[in-house]
Amino acid sequence: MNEKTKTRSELKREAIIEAAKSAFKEYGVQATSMDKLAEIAQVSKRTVYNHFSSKEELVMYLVSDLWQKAVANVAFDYQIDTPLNEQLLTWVNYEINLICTQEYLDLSRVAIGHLFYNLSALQKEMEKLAGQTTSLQQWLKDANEHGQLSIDDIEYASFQLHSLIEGCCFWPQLTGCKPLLTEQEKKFVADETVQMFLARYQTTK
Amino acid sequence: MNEKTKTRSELKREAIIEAAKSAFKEYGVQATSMDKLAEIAQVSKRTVYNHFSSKEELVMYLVSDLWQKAVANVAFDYQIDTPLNEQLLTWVNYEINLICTQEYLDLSRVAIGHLFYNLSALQKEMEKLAGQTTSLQQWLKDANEHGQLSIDDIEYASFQLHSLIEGCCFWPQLTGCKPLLTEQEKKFVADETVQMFLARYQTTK
DNA sequence: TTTAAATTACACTAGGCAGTTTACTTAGTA
DNA sequence: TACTAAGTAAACTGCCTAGTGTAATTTAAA
Repeated sequence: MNEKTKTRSELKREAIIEAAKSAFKEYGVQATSMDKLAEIAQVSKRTVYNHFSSKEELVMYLVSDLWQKAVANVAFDYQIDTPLNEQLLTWVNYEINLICTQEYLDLSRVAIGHLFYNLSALQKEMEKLAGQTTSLQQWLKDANEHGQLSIDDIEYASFQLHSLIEGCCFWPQLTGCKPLLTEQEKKFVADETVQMFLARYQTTK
Repeated sequence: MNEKTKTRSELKREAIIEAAKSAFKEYGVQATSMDKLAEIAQVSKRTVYNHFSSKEELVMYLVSDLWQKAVANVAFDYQIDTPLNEQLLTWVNYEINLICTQEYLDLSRVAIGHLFYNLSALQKEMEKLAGQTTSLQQWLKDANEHGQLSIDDIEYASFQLHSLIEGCCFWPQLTGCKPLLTEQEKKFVADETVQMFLARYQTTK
């Protein structure tokens, strides 16, 4: 049992983190008081403050940590012997499946809701996320150099790809206007996205 | 002088609305107290409450009214004798110029920031906005019927177009990650958007 | 069994905010 | 000029929240 090795302090800390996660998701940061949080975590308020010196520290710990986890980078390398649309579809599917998660959406909502009037902090977090773009950009570059794509502005093209995906799978859900995509809808979006992108940039042999 | 005809009461009301607009934009709804607002408007707090029975009423008045104003619908009709890319570019430019306004962004930030944890209200406001999609959809339909475009799912295609634009001109700016686009950048985005869209859907004669 | 660190309950500080009440003043109008 | 509708200042209610101080209790380990 790994559980047994945890000290009481560690267990309490985890309870606090779990409670914060679920409460922030459900009510938002603003509407979750530290008293309420302590109650949910079954822990005294003083203990919360022993682990996190302020509410802000707790929030930022969660946002940074969880967002980072959610976006663990995957390798995505250009393969000369696999059809282009197949490779791209793989990437798009991966991206959709990441973004179309209740977990990811909830978290983004917490972060954005909280950081909306602290734009510099929001900006910093977003930049961390932007880092993961590179593996796609490298792929585009490689495909470009092999003459399979014809892209002038790789950064912009990768942005377009993200826009096509996020415009369907992220922003509408984030603002609560649409429900999570079904598997069927995901497939549709993935196919259409790849088709549009390649229609624009694939070279005609 | 139109000003002279305004009663004192009307002048006060306008002062309140102006103050609310600017304060909400600058600090957000949450961080603007009614005391502060009254002070900015140079009006007693009681007067604020005489005009708007609650803070919420004031907020919703502004959000509805101003957002509505910002999105006054324009006619956009299919013309058989004008090149397709030119027509589409006109629409895209119009859309970009609407969305890329400080006014529109500020307002959206107020609305979204305020309504983030009141998703059903946010949803309602967003739906009002969605109404204006129709003129684009009608255009797509007409172009489709004239055999100039080949679109199966018109609603989705119009969504893609919006995504391509908003992914560049709205969301990054809303979250404070990027500055407003320059005229040059707007032009670039408009051209690229039209090109990608037509690469996907324009029929090859 | 002793010890030290962590946890707890709970009272408390200090401040913020929405909205109300009251007694008084101003401005336009009949 | 007198009346009335509106505005004003300032104190006040009632509620909520972040964060602290402390004395007593629990826990785990030496």
